[in-house]
Amino acid sequence: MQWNELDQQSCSMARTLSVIGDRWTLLILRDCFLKVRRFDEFQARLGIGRPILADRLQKLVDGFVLTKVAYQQNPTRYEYRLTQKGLDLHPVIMAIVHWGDVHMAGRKGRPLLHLHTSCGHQFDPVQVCSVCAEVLDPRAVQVLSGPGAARPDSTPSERVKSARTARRAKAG
Amino acid sequence: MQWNELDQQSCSMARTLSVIGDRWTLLILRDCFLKVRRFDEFQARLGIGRPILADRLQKLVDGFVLTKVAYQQNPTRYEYRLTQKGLDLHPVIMAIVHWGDVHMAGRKGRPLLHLHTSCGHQFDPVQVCSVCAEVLDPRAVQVLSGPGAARPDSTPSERVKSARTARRAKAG
DNA sequence: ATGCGCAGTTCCAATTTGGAACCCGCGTTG
DNA sequence: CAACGCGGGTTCCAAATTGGAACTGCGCAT
Repeated sequence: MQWNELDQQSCSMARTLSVIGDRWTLLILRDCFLKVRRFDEFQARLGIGRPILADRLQKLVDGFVLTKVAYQQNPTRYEYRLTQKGLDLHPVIMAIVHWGDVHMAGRKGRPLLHLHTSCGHQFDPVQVCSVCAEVLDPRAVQVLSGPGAARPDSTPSERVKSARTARRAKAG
Repeated sequence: MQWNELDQQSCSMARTLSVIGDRWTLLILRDCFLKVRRFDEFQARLGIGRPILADRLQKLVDGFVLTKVAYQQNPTRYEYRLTQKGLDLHPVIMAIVHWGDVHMAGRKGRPLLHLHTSCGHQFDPVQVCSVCAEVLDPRAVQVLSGPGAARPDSTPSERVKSARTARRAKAG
């Protein structure tokens, strides 16, 4: 499977990763949530190569995660802002950061804290069930195939298996 | 910034990405949550190259996200299972899948549905504040620097800026 | 007219990936 | 007992991606 085939797959994770599943993209998005908006600022904060940064920003714009908004004329310059689709990635970012806080923090503790301005407290993100509001336990979640599930022909696994079989047949 | 410098950074996101921020790693983990445990099964389902799969599994084991458990002797064969640290990635996976369900589903709807066995309903994951249990709105979250924040010397941005300055000085 | 800030693009070298083939231990089959 | 197949990798090379430095282009300030 090539990287660009990912969005063809009938898996929401694979499709999401075709947009955000890149080395740099999530770091760019983290900075977007921290109000970073301009090319050079991203470049300086991340230490990313300029060509790759240009490419990733373009892909995020193409994917409607960011939009370019003119912030001055003569010459016209743009800044990058999260769309609603981009803002909806907030839980993803928070979940990743929280895991890092719990499992990867150094001796000195976590580098950033989150303050919930609605309640005024420092908090952690918690994932709950949209129906019963209970905290989600992985063991209490069953996965069922939905209406958009794979067409029965040619899943990746079948393609690989038949390739193997073909090789063996050829070899023997 | 090289990929292997990521875990040095004082940012929980960067540190997390040093473990899971790879093209394939999240897809491997998705399959782990779907009870896939063996090399060939990962390989067949994902269509990933065998060398890369071997490398990623090894890195996940090194990072204590997966463990190898012997499931037979003669020859001894191992399967890969999530550790507690790995199980803790469940919210990350769910958040990503949910975003894909909302923003990337095809005409036919979402490929997978989630059933909460505790309450018996099909559900979506929702992120709430650990203190007040309100649904989190990105605009209601403030970020503060914590005890593990960057030492004042040599942030990535400063390194890049001084590199730029140095180049200019050299050029001029 | 010269330099500067910003937002990129071009170019080449160094890494990383993809894919096929090969290897190894062991149990089974002929 | 030789060949075969399975599970789980490793080796090797070609192709794609990345990193890094330098260059471009625009208009304003000097």
